[in-house]
Amino acid sequence: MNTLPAVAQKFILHWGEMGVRWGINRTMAQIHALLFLSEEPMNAEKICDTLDLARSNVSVALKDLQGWGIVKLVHLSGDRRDHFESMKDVFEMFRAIAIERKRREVDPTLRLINDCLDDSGKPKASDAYVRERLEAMKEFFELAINFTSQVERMSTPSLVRVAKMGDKALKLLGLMGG
Amino acid sequence: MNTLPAVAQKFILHWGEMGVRWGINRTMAQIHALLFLSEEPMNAEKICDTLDLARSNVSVALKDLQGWGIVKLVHLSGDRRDHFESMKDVFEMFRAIAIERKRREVDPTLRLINDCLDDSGKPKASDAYVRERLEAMKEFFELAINFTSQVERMSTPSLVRVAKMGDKALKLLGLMGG
DNA sequence: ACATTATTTCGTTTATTACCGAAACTTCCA
DNA sequence: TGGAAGTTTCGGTAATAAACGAAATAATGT
Repeated sequence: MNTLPAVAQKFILHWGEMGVRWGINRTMAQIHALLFLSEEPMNAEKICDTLDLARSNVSVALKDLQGWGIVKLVHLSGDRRDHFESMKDVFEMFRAIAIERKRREVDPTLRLINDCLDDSGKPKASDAYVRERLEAMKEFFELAINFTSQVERMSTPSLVRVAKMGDKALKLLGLMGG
Repeated sequence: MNTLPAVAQKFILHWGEMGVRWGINRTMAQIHALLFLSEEPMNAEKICDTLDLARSNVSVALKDLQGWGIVKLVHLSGDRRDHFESMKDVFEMFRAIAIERKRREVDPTLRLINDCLDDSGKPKASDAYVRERLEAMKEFFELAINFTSQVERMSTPSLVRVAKMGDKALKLLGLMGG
């Protein structure tokens, strides 16, 4: 850890704490930060040494990070060991995170709501209000899922362009879609 | 809990588990679900009884939920006790959540990055790559924050219209912004 | 095929967070 | 101003999740 530039150290440490608050653990976040800041791919052993973590812990975290699609396994010629590198394009990276979060948080929620609605085969009068609320929530999630699946299909540069337009884009659309 | 309709029970229970996965705790999520499904505002005591939770726990969770801006304190005439109701418009609700998440997750991250960049008063050559990466990340967060602050200013109905347009909207803008 | 090196799995320990219940504090009305 | 009703704070306990290290498994080259 103290082999690293001071800025890198600071970032990795804090990114780790951020990670805890975001529901990914400290180890994952630290490793991700390290790889993001590293010019070269690193092997697991090196990561252990640098961050002073148990080998097993690193192994699990690396798998997890690959599951999120933001860290990739690469092979360096002449080296038998697996090496890992972080996605470097920040926009692509957060896009991957967003996609994965949707998959893990949003999709299961829609499934749950549908489940609840299907369940009451014989809707009693007392359920009316509850069902109405759940229907409203279902509508929202369906719209959100549909919208994001469209966004996923777009190229990152296009999205960046839209984002850079800021409210100009949205105002225009807000007026059009009537 | 078993005084509730079966659908409501199921939803509250599962919403609680979802809450755990999203970084808000079970109690908060359950209370939110209950209030969301409840036609009338409820007082803390009633919530305790219904969900079988400690009074103190409910008290803290209610404060938290108010902090998220998705539960509001209301007073019923002729009753001295505080009552609570959930925001009922689902779009407004998730908008509030998004705004709050930005405030808690995104804003501090930008601060952290700026902090790291400022910190290295005398940028050594070895820092060059690290600084470049952090700059890239900073650019992303600034764009994201700017974009969302524009979105916050728009009315919910306008946003819904845009969302309903789906990729039509984005394609159009993708072609325009060049 | 075997020895060597890399990786993963698993049970245990440690750290974190949620939750409870009692006590302290506030507010409102008689 | 006292006391009843309501709310919050706080210390301790229970539940959950993270991290370790040893042992098992898999892969590579000779």
